[in-house]
Amino acid sequence: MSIQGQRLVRGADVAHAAGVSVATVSLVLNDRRNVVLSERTRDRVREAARRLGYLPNRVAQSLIQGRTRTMGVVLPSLASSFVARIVDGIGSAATSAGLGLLLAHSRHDPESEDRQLEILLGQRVEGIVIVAGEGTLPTLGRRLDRLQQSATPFVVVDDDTHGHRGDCVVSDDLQGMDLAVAHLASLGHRRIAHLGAGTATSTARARQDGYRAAMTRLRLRVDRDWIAGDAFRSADPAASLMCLLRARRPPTAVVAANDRHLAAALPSLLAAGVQVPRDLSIVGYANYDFASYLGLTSVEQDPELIGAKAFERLRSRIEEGPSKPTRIRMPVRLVLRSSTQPAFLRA
Amino acid sequence: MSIQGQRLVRGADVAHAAGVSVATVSLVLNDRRNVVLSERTRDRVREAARRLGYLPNRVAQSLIQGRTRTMGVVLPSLASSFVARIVDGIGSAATSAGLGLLLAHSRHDPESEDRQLEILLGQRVEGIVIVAGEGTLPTLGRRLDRLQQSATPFVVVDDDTHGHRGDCVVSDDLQGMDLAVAHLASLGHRRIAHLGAGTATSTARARQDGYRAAMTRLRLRVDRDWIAGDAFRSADPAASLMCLLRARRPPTAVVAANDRHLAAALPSLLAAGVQVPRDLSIVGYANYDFASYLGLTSVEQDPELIGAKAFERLRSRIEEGPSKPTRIRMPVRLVLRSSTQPAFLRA
DNA sequence: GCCGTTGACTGAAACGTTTTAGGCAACAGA
DNA sequence: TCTGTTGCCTAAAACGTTTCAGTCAACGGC
Repeated sequence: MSIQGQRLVRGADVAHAAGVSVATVSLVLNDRRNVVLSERTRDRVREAARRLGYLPNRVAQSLIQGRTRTMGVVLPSLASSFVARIVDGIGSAATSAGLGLLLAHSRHDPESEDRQLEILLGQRVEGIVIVAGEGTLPTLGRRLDRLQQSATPFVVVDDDTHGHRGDCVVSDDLQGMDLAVAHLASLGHRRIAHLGAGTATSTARARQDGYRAAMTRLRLRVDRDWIAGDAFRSADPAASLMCLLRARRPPTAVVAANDRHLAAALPSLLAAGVQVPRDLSIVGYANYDFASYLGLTSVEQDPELIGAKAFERLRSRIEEGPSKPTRIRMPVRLVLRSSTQPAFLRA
Repeated sequence: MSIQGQRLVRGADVAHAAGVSVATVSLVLNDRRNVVLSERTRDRVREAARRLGYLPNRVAQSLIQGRTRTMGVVLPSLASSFVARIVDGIGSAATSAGLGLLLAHSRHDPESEDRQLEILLGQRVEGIVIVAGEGTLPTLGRRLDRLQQSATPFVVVDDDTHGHRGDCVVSDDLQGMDLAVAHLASLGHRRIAHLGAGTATSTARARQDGYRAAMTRLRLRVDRDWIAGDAFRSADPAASLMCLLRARRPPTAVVAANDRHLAAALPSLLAAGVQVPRDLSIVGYANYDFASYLGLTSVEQDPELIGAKAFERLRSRIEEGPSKPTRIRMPVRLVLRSSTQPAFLRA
């Protein structure tokens, strides 16, 4: 194998230099202690290897050993900091484990994601983490089919639609929504509405379910028109939010399924003369970077931990072989800021 | 090669099913048109391959062809959105080119980065993009030595300290600073100071140089105490900024080397009763997500494009072999927001 | 001097491809 | 019938490792 035409040092070169066979070189460098080798030979080989700058070819190793020590990650894009931080967690875990990480970028395109997946499978990665993306979600099923057909262990992150078919790691949206609603309720709010993020993703649906469950648990009534933006891919969060405020019994607080939606809706809120939190308490979700600058109370996930957990799950799945799929829900926490205040302080 | 103990389909299996030799399978599937094969045989092979779900083993392909069709990326962490977006650009380009991307995560640790680099080299990646990180910068040189010794093409991103030894892609900090200073000057500001980001990174130094150059070009005097935070890794941007305001001739505007530093310093500015932009116009650098929420005028880079460019450079370096290193500076643009106003409007 | 044992190393197969020289029919022309 | 020629396909080597059965010398015991 060569790079730039220049032939790289092979085991045979080291063997020649040390006056031994290639087998011996391999034995020495992999420190196989069960086979007897004299200290003198070991030293000679190590010295020759060092002198020649010998680095064993992992491609050949993979081929003969039947394992690549590499994991694959499929993702739509790294533009979202949530995804990037998940991959950060995966990468960090991979580094600790001494495993390689092969990235497959679908750019939100299902066809492209299929192709990238084939590359990963061709490369014989030992396991695959799929980070769900809205654009590629509808066809996720066929890729899982492909993975199961090829018997490659996988874990899906940030979507549990296919949780019955394989492992997945998601953040605990029910808990998150419960924290958010309970916080508002503890401030005396009773009329709490939900600004959803559509029903296209399992997270968006889970958050909506979580909102309902929390309201029920706290014995708070949910008006029919208190759930906004539940259309497929709610186009305009601002319009949805303004719609909420024109409800028959207008809410005094809103929990959103996503910081971004909320942030996008803020300007029109202010334009309509609605002051936060005086007239309306709001709670976001995801705790994006900008939430702290907006003073937005938000449910915080831990993407790095989600990634690390997914990696860990994948490793034990590889070790232990097929078994019942597990659905892992990672805990979240509520970060209090200035966008919420007691209901009795309202104007 | 097997995954989960289950033997995968090999070319030999397809050959057997189609009643031909392995050679023929390879010839058909790679569509070698220079060798004559009957249409009937081609169809039989393709059909058998499809039926058995045959996916050629890229590991074996790499070994025999002497090329892996894979690039490596070395980075400190994906927690920074700037780095994540650069990697996004690289990944997107790799996807287009049909190349694999192997990620090496150093977690800001030089030793770890060395180890990861060895993994990439062992894997025989065809080229490596190194995304510079402050923690691993001091020892970057020895890694470049290693790369040159192994004759692996590389490109360094976001640092040009070693620009004489190899290709690098950075954003044009001189231009960025010139834009920022010129904008303030056009608003009538004459006393413009610089909040630096230390001198540890070549970007921080370049921005400081850019500030000086711009001031000189516009024939504006720079007071000795107008450059703050130029100590190694300026610990406290807030203190540095307040220090600037206590200068003998206090500036009416500040250009920062980094949005983050500026954002971190804002609270103490407000606490001191300094209003932006009434008392002080400020310009940031990097245009982070939060800049728009702060209404911060900022110099915007294009990390995705930087990544794409680095990838492209690497590819042509691989094609064309060794030649003079090139230092690529990517253009930036100024995003105007509400943190700057004409000097004559000052209180 | 013969036999068994131990210690030190090696030969060769194997992994799954690609590549190229060449084999072998079939057929045409002499 | 012999001799090319053409069309189609294959055998075998090669890539750079790892692994294990096996070789070979030295040595000790009798």
